[in-house]
Amino acid sequence: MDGLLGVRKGAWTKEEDDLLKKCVDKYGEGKWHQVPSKAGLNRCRKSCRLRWLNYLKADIKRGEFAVDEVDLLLRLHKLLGNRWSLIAGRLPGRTANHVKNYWNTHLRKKYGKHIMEDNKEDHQKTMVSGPKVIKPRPRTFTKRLSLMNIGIKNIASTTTTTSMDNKNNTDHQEENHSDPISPLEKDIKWWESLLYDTLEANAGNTCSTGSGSDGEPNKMEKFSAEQVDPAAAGSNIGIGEAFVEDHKSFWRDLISMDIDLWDL
DNA sequence: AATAGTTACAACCGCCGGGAC
DNA sequence: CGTCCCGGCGGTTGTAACTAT
Repeated sequence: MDGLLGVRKGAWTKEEDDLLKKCVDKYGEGKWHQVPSKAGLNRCRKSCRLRWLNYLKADIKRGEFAVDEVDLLLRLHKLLGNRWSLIAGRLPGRTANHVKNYWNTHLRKKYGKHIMEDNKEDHQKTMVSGPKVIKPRPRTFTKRLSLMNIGIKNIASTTTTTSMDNKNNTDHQEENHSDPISPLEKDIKWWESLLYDTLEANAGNTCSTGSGSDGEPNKMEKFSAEQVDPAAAGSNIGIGEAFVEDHKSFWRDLISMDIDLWDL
C-alpha cells in the first residue's frame, strides 16, 4: 500500500516502532521532517509524528476510560465542542485522537443527541434574550511568557498579549474600554467555572442538584448556578468572588501546571 | 461453521496558522 | 508583503476484532 513516492502507509510494524523510538530517544521530539531519514523509516513526517504522539510516547494512557474521565470529557465537550486537543489537554495521558475516537464510538450516539437538543434550546433562548455564551479561546504562550509575566499573581493588572489575543484583539479591545476585567482574566475565570463544576462532581456530589443539609446551596452549587445562570447571582453577576479568593492558590497551581506543560 | 453486520481504534487526509525568508 | 515550509488539528476512512444470525 505504498504511495506515489514510495512512502509506506498503513499499520506500523514492531520494527518501525523501534526505529522511531530510538530516533526520538536520540534526537528528541520535533523536527519531524528529519525523523524519517534519521530513523531510516520509509514514512512521511506526519505519519511519524502521529505514531509517536498517539501510540509510542511514554506517558500515553491506554485502555478504557475511567468514570471520572468520561464525566470530565462530557463536560468539556459540552463547553468546547469538538476541540479534541483542548479536551485531551485536560485528560492526562489521553491524546486528542483517543478522546475523539472514544467520543465517536462510545459517547456520540449516547449523548450527541442530547447535546444537539440542548444546543437547540440554547439557540432558542438566545434568540429571545441575546447571547450569554462564555467562549474559551485557545491560547499559546511564547517561551518568554512566564507565569509571572501573564500576571497570575497580579492578574487584574496584566497587559500581556498572547497570540490568540492578537488574533481576537478586536473584540477584546472593545471589551476593555468598558470592562475592567482583562480578556485573560475572563478566560481564566471561564476555566475556573468549568473546573469548579468538575470539582463539584468529583467531590462525590454526583447529583449536582443536591443541596447542603441545611437546605442552602453550598459554595460550589452557588458558584455553579451563577455560572450557568447569571441571574441566579442577583446583582453580583458571574463569579463567586469570595469563593474564588478562597481557592486562588489552587488555581495558581493548576494554571501554572498547564503553562509548564504547554512550554515543553 | 459461514456470513453479515457492528464496533473500536489506528492511521490518513486536507486544511490552517505561525514562523522564516 | 508574499511565499514556502512545518507542525498541529479535526474529520474521515480502513480494517481487525467481535457479535448476531
